Amino acid sequence: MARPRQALLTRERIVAAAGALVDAEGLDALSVRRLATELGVQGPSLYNHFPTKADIVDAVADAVVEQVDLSVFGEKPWPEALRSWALEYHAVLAAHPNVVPVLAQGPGRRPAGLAMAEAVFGALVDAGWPPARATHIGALMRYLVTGSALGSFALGFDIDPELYDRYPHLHNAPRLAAHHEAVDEGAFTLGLDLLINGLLAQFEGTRR
Amino acid sequence: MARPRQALLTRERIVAAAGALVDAEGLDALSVRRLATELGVQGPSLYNHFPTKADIVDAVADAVVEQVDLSVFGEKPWPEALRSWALEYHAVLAAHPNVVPVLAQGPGRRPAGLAMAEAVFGALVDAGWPPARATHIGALMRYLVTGSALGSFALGFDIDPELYDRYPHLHNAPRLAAHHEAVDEGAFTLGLDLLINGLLAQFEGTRR
DNA sequence: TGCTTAAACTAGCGGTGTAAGTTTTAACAC
DNA sequence: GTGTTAAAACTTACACCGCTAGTTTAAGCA
Repeated sequence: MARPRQALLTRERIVAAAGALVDAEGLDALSVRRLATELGVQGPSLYNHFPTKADIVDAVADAVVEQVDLSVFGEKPWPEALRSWALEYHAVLAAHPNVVPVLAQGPGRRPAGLAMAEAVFGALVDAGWPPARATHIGALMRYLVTGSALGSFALGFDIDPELYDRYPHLHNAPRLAAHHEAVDEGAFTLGLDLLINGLLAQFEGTRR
Repeated sequence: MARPRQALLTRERIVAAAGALVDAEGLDALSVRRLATELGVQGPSLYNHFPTKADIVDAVADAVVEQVDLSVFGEKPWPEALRSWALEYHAVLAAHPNVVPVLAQGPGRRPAGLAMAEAVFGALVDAGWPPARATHIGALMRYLVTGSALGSFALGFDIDPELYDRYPHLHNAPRLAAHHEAVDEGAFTLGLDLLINGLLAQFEGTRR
């Protein structure tokens, strides 16, 4: 085949297929040849649309971030906005856990990532937080959201019961896996509540 | 060469060289052949000492966790212990940022990782926290520590100034890189203080 | 109609993890 | 002492990886 009458590939089709593959089988399963096969094409053809594989991965990651609604920041006071944004971001990442390692590296040059940083940071500064403090808060939120999405805490323990003979307090660790969603969710919302309540107290303390 | 009179490799030597390589050049630079070359040996020889490459990486990760001192948990009340442990864990990871992606997957079967979980969880339960809540707190601490160590927030932004023409609030983002240590440190300690103070308030609230 | 560019192809380079089988040495049983 | 077994290095090889280079043909435009 040479150039086809109708292009077989578009950036959108490539990103969609790559995202599906990453969601289904993980980042390691995403190889150029494998992705190309899935698209009915030979490996190097993808390089007509993306300069490197890393750019494909970046596009997949940004497509995930794009799903996060940022309109709350214009509509609600900062504590509620921060809270509902964090919950939604968390939910989006929970639906696409395999891309989290990419997002944890920061926005880089990804448009949706930058737009999100702009919205969060802007809302905090506009609300009256000093820019340096707003930066800390933004960083902290990313730590919590990506840290919790990167790997389930509850699934991080091997389920071999014998392993825990020498760790008496952890004897129930293998059973964590059965409730991993509730455990991870509970830890995340605990952290979110503590952080936002604490920030609110700090904010009001400096105001009066 | 066949079998040498004195073994060229030991697990310790392999782990040390692998750790140095990962620290210096990152996880991706650790390949079996490269590591073997560094040890003056051919690639497959390593498989006489480790079943897979993943086991080498695990050993490197556990050696890092082993550096974290857990004795505070027997010596101080839980809030101070939690705080100083988190600070030290954070410092250790900051010294070995390239292994954090491995640790973020949880302890798995790694002895030092399990010993640390045992110490943290045990201290919380012994102090009177309900086990379910202690699990949440342990998870939360891992989220914060690994989330903050996984990728610098301040270094996560591209330093090309033109990129920020459309993100007015972020116009100082390229300058974050210059103070990234202070920014990341500030965000982490802010989060740690908020979490521990909040937990302390909760703890005392349920006691009286 | 002719030229340029786009989008597919094939071939191939240097790298990856690791399986298989070989050789020599060390350690141990008789 | 000698024979056997296991350990620890080796070489070879497989199937895969990201990516480059060069080729072919069709589309779009002057």
